[in-house]
Amino acid sequence: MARAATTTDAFNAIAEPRRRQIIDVLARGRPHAVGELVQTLRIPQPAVSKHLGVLRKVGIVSVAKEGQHRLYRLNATELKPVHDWVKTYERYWSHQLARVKERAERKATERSSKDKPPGQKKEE
Amino acid sequence: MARAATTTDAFNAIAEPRRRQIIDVLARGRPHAVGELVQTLRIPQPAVSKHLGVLRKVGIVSVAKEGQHRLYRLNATELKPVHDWVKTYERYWSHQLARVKERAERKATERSSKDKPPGQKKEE
DNA sequence: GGATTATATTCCTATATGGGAATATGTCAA
DNA sequence: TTGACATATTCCCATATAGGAATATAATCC
Repeated sequence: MARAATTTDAFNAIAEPRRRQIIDVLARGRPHAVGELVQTLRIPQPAVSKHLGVLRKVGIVSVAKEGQHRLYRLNATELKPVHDWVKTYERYWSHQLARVKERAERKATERSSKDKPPGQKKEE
Repeated sequence: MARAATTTDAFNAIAEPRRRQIIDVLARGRPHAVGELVQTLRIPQPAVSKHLGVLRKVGIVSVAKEGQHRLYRLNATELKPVHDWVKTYERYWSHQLARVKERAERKATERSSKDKPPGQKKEE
């Protein structure tokens, strides 16, 4: 298999920096037309349309026709799975204490992998 | 250009479900040898090694030699940028109020795009 | 030495990407 | 109708992927 499609899920969709930029712009304020995004982000129009297509397929944005414009609207809820997953690791950097513990553990690991005599198995 | 390399940053690295699995396993407990990950996740050994290679290149894991084993260790701090970015959108689903506001805004958008012209279509 | 175990690397392939350029579609207005 | 504008789509291409299979490297033990 090749790499999973960008439209597979939110994780793949937000891997692209420009798509995150688009999301960021849509987050502050009302829905935006494609042209507004083009102007704001200075990205060629076809590129913006394509990126919006990806985001729409994943459900991160939705469209509404307004005359000859298309208003793209953020549906941030689709980002929740990403947040849920990464939030688990918040403790690794949020507390000073955690960071100290981190370093201590690493030191211990490096030390043990240096000291240990040959032939050694870990749990499970 | 083609798609950005998986080793570009944390965003790209964690797009792969199996790499997230590896991270999850490394998170609960001490460093793991490759063989342990193979057994736990039931992923072929070469695949695990390759995924670990990506994670190491991005800095999400680090290695320590222990005899003929390599102990991989999580360095979760590298996930902070992801958390920082997605945390911005937490408000969209964490508070009931926010969700209500969301819906109201969407309705308004759809309405406005419905009122103006006769032409009307639903999202694809 | 040879055998065994643990891990990494190489070779292969199908597949999709993002960008650019050009073009198509769609919508308005006169 | 025509023309101007907004957006989407198509075509092309260089690039890298993830997986599988096979092999290479490395450490350990006999």
